[in-house]
Amino acid sequence: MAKGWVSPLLIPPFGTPTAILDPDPFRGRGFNCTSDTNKPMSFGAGSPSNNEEDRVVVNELDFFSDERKVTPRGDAGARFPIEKETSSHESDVNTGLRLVSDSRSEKSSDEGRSLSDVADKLGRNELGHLHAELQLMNLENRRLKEMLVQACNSYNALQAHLATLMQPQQNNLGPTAAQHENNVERKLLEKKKSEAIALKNLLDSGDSIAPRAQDIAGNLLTDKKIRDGKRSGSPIDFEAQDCKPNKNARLSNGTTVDQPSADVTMRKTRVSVRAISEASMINDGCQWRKYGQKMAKGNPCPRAYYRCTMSAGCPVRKQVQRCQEDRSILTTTYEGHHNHPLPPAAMSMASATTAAASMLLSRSMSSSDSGNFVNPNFLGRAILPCTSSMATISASAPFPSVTLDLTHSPNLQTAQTPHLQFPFPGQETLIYNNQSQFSGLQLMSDHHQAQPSQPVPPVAADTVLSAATAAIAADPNFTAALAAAISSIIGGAHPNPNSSATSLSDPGSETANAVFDRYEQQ
DNA sequence: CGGTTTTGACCTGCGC
DNA sequence: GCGCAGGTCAAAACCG
Repeated sequence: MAKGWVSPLLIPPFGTPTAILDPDPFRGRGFNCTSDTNKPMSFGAGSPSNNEEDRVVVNELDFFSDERKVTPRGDAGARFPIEKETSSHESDVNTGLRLVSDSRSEKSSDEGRSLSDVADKLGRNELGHLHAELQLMNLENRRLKEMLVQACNSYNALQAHLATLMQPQQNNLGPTAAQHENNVERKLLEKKKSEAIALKNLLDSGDSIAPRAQDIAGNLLTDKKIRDGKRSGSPIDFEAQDCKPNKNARLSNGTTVDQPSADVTMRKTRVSVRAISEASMINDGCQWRKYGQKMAKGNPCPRAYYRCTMSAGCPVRKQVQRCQEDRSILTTTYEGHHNHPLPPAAMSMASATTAAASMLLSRSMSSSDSGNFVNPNFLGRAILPCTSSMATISASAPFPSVTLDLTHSPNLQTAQTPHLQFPFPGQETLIYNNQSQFSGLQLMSDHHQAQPSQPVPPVAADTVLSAATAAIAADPNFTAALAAAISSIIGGAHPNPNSSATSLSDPGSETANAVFDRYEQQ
């Protein structure tokens, strides 16, 4: 019995690195930096002044630049590495400082000259520090990103290797074969664990921009914890025959085999897509075979069970059920990841659900780790870029789920400016305005504008769904950004001590804003 | 004839 | 232990 539902794609065990490690995390907003001492440093980017408050901040920067472990300032020559540099921006800042000090010089020209010199120096120092910090952090982010990509690749390679090892042996699994399989999996888990530990150690070695990556490394370790622990009092077993997610399924020799952690944890997650459709099933690009139908309690509409038939032994399944309140709404829930290449059409849906599932898992695991899980019935909602879409994240028992809701009456007239909304306290509307990624929706938009009185026919609604899903997923940057944004919002509900230094009241919104700000600029 | 759908039986987990 | 509900199996029916 499949007890968890995952997005239908080969899913790395952690979120997309590009979403988490931002090459330029401070663009477009205030510069927040946290030292190991948890003491904040806040700057209005590029707007230094010489008032008393800012002077204090500048002094803090000087102070912490020596204390922080983040920024290696080993050589003496790098103490103020950019002090000698000149740029138009710097000149402007210095000019501004001089203007202010000039006004003061009305009282005393000597004093004014002195103030001007001090402000001039402070401005240069500050800019130099900021620039140096940014460069170093960018380098560091790049390094961490590469490490994560490497870990992802390593994981995928191992997973593929395990799959190939399992496949030919599944039909004739004797005791020896089962032992071999156990050994392979054990090695896989050990390697993954050592990777995670290495990564975590490296990150622990002293970085202030590392908490995100530490989260990921922590997730890898949590992965192992979950795997080692008992779920519902019994190990997670897989039927060797076709990798069926049957709990307590046994190998032919009666032994049980632990599923690799990624599968176990991902199976804990469901990714649902709600869409308006008259068809019995939305076209997600995959081939499915119905293997069961059941009347669910409280819903007169039967629930259909489908299995992916694009590859023998593909463990991906999905449930399709109509909404009781509105029969035109079709809810499709995905589980598992494909063990075969997907056609482009299927990649769209798969990518979207993958991002959602990865995001959810990444956050839920790190949250549960800290024992500080957010509201178990409601983690967050986000309106997806197709304007009418909403992602509902729920951690309610027995497993967390992500619902991509594409059913809200599409206001296609506004589809040309799709945006994201985060209905949280202190929420901010985030504009996603990459029109090239929404060509399908815009076609529908044009159609709708041309015939505003005509409702979108059911078939067109499916097209909208496909276009929306494709638009969401076609751009890996956006799915990554979505994952990071929602993840950051969820993270905002249980503040990390290290992030308490942020200068914004809502760290989640701030980070999400930055993520999408950045995405917009790409 | 091979693949898919239908449908009743079966299995499992969970709550009482 | 029992009943319920969700999920899966597998034989029969169906279809192209």
